[in-house]
Amino acid sequence: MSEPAYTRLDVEERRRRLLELGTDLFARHDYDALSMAAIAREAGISKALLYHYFPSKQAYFVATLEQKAEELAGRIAPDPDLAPAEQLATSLDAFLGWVEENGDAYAKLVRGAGAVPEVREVMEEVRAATAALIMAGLPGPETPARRAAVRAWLWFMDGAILDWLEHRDLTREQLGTLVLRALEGALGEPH
Amino acid sequence: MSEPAYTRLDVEERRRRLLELGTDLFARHDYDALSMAAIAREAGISKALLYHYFPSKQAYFVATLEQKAEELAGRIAPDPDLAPAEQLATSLDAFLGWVEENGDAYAKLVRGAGAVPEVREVMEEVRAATAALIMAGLPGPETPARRAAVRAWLWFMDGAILDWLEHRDLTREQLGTLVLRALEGALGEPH
DNA sequence: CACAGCTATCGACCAACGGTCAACAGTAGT
DNA sequence: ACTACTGTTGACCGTTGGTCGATAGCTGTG
Repeated sequence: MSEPAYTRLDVEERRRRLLELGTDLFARHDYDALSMAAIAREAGISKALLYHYFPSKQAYFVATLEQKAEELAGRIAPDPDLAPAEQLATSLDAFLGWVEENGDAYAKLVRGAGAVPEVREVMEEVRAATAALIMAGLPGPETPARRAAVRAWLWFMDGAILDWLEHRDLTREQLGTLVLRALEGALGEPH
Repeated sequence: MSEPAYTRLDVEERRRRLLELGTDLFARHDYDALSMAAIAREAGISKALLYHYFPSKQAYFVATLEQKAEELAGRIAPDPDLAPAEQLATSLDAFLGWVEENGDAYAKLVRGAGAVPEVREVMEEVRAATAALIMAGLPGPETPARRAAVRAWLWFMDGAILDWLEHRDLTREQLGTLVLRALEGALGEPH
């Protein structure tokens, strides 16, 4: 006659739901402003259960990020049949398309990265991997100046994206042209 | 016969000491990893006194930053007698010199900016002001593309500086050349 | 249909944090 | 020696991330 005190769910299903909810919540609120108690409340479960599925708040956040990161990686994977310059242009456009869909979350991430050390590590790994990819498509050896140029250019991209999301007064093509010109400038020989 | 329970200090002297200590501690530890209790312990005072001088942890952190920001502003103020291009080169070099001295703290700031909203505001104000300064020295009107280029370039600078501090295999001149070339590329006409 | 075992789930608890407050204790002026 | 001012403190609060033993919902078996 009395309703069950809680609904029992399959482990994978519960985990899937929690990840989905986390992705949504972390995109809308700041990491610090979102308490584990609030997340649990939103999920309709106890805080203890949340900790049963994820060992810490950081780990939970990182797990939601990794999900998105995999999706992103799949979409911007370069086509090996293309010439390096074409690969870069294509992947860049795919990346900007992804940013258009996940802009809020990405902006929050770029702006508030360092708060969680573990997150910073993930981002730096992604940056390093991307830098290596670009480096590989470049003619000539990797000099300190070129390494610095590529790495700094990734920051340029983030800055450009933030400005883009804020003002939205450039087309995706214009933005792509802008960042590519910056890369050429950074890599170009002194004149 | 018994020693005094505490040493009474002049207000300005106490405040000065706390700011100095804060600058040092925040440069060495992450914001989140540094508790107000620990700071008070380090200062040899009670936590309550710390809160008597600064209304919140954020405000305390911002106060230590503003001190450094003023010092920095004084050192990179452009010489109005110079041509815009020379102004930029000179201020840039002065900035890089300052970074060489305060590298650790600056890197921590750039990497972990978003943790404290109030700090992010300060940084965005500084960025906006710097962008306006550069814009003013540029010939021609401010278009959306140019605004985005300058703002993104400031991120490029931060990225380049992080790489520089990490590897230290570029001279200050090489780094200056690199970032200036990137700016030219970002601002240049399509070709 | 009972019942036993597995485990998903919960309520209650803890230490540490940022922050507050009324009361105390140094110090200077008389 | 007393008073008044104020720099300073210990004790306290609500909230947070995180932990733990106990509970209650399923599922397979007799």
